[in-house]
Amino acid sequence: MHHSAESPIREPDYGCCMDCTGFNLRKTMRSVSQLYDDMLRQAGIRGTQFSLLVAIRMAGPVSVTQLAEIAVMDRTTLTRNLEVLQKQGLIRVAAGQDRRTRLATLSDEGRAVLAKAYPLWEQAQAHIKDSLSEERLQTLMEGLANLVKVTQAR
Amino acid sequence: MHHSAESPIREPDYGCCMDCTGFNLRKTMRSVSQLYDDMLRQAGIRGTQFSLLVAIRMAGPVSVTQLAEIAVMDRTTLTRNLEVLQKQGLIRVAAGQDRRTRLATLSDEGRAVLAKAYPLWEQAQAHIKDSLSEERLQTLMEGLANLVKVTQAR
DNA sequence: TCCATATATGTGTATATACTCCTTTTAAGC
DNA sequence: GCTTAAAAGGAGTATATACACATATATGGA
Repeated sequence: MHHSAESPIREPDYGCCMDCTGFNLRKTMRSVSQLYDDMLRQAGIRGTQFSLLVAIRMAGPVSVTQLAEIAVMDRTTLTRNLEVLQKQGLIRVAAGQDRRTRLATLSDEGRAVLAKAYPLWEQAQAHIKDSLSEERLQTLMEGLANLVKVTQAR
Repeated sequence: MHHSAESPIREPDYGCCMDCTGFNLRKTMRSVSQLYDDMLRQAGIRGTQFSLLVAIRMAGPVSVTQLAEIAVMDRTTLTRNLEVLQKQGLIRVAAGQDRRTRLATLSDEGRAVLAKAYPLWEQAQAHIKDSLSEERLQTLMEGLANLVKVTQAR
């Protein structure tokens, strides 16, 4: 007998997709980023920009490619992000000895904004630390580092 | 005596900023998202779109606000993301009984693309599962859920 | 020296993200 | 029923992200 139950288009059970590591990471990233952004708004910068300013402050005059490796960030993404910081006068970008490279450093204003932003960042970070236990947060950070490792090495 | 060592502008040690939860989440998210995006490219969609298609498939006809809550996503972000899916013909959006609402459902093509994408997603997910231990991944997911909780409840 | 290749970076384009402000529609008092 | 507040959603603008492609400079071998 020929009826519709034959060769049904059996779709998978998509329920397990809610465990998707990527989905959960994006979700969490959005939620957590907003906490930092809210705190840092008072300093006129966002979390992304804060992290970049810190990285530039610590890595001294640093090339785009080097900075991209530090931040595990696509190089072209970084180019656009640096444009914004430069337009805001927070960093300076100049050609290096190797004239292919462009080296980023903080401007005086960048240093000042970073100094103003730091205690605000501390508050956001403390909120996280106080809400989770120190140990759990540590475990979490290690887990994230592992994820980066296994997704970079491919 | 008046010398420059008096009232120095003592900048903080920014080293601890490398432990920033937001920074590490963004970093990890970028790296992991690229794994899923690479796998899903064969189906013509990205990880973000896959997750949305799954959510719409499961939540049936669902309003923008409802979907935004499910995905822990800003409502206006979701509007833009749905526009893309609609333009690609993967979903349909129609007004509900309450004419303020707009309800999203998968189109036939959306269902087909999702079915094609599912095994690709499974591969990416399996890569993560096999690289970390099942237990570690579970702990990590719980940690992420906790982070969402403490950053949403403010 | 000159050329092939590798390296460093930028551009065009598209998606993802979210804040602020605005419009439409419903629901709640009265 | 009318008015007003609440709810749902979109638009303008700006930043964040990354892939494919193009450009400029350096380097190494013939």
